[in-house]
Amino acid sequence: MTSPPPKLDAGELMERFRSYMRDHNLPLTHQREAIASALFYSEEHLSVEDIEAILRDNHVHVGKATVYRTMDLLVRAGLIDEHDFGEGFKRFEPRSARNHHEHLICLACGKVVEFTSERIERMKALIADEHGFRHHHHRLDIYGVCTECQDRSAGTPDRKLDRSGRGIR
Amino acid sequence: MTSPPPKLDAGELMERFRSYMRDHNLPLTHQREAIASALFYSEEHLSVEDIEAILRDNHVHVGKATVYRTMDLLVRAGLIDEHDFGEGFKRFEPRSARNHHEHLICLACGKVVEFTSERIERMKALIADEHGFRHHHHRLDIYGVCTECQDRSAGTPDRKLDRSGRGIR
DNA sequence: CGTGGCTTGAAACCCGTTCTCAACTCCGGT
DNA sequence: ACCGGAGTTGAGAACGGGTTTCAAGCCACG
Repeated sequence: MTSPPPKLDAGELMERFRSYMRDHNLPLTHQREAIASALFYSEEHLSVEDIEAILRDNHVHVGKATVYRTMDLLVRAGLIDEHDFGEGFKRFEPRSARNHHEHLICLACGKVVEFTSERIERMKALIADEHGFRHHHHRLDIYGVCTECQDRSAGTPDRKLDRSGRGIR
Repeated sequence: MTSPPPKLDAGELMERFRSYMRDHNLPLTHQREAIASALFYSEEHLSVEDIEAILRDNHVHVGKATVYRTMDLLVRAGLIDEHDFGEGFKRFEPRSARNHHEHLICLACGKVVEFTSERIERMKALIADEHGFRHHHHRLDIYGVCTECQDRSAGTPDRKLDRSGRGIR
């Protein structure tokens, strides 16, 4: 880690967020701006708890009801995506200009690697078609153990995988 | 519905269940047998509530704590699979002799269609490999609208999709 | 700057799931 | 058959993420 993180197109997302609010006659409150920027300027898959922590660190107090309500708003606005990695709660990530992507999730350390596959995109449509479904969206999550964790556990062989995948980031 | 449902290999699963209990020195209680058979003889993706209902209909009373504990047991025994379709609760299905399969989920009526794809099986391994992951398991769920529901809503166009997918069966 | 409608926050609530603990059951040994 | 003790059960309490409630507050348009 030598250079500051690239930050995707957070600024553009903020702009789109403000436009959306304006276009829908929704008040642009401080809370909403704080939550949106916390999300847009992060490259992680954030849980609501993570967001509350970021806001707390920035000395901004926002009630959790507001955080949840704003998540809802941002999802509807198409600015963030909601993910469920089976941890018992949701995670959110900014929807960048990038295409839809899938997730590779490390069961040991929780690292999430994103990838895309043109072939999968084509296949999902094909399969939906085959069964008469009008395709809406899909989710492909591959769970496994990343290189680092394989190496690390070489000494302590056969470390039991966390069944629930807790600790995912 | 003219013929009785095919019932997969429920009998065999029951046998495997009993062996597992024996081999692990775990008492084979009436409750556990009732829960296991409720699951094994069903072809649906059952929620805990569904299971409680089946048991109730059969005039077998089992506390919900026991149902949850037995689900855990059966998952660990590798006899059932756990699924999360994003409804806010888990569903379970017997792990038959069949291969791993994916799900097509109707957002309107909740119908779940299973399918397999050799190509996807190959691809998931390839992709995990590419990223240095040791593949453990994966999940591919495609959400859309089935033929029947497309037809049904032809009169009431653009009916909003249920965001949460509630009502999945 | 006033006013009306939308938003906010604290706390109550909801609901799926897990925990607690006293009573009970299974089952191998006798 | 019976005993004993480990393991299981069930009712209810507890837990935790998420949603609702409602009085108070803020935003933005005029």
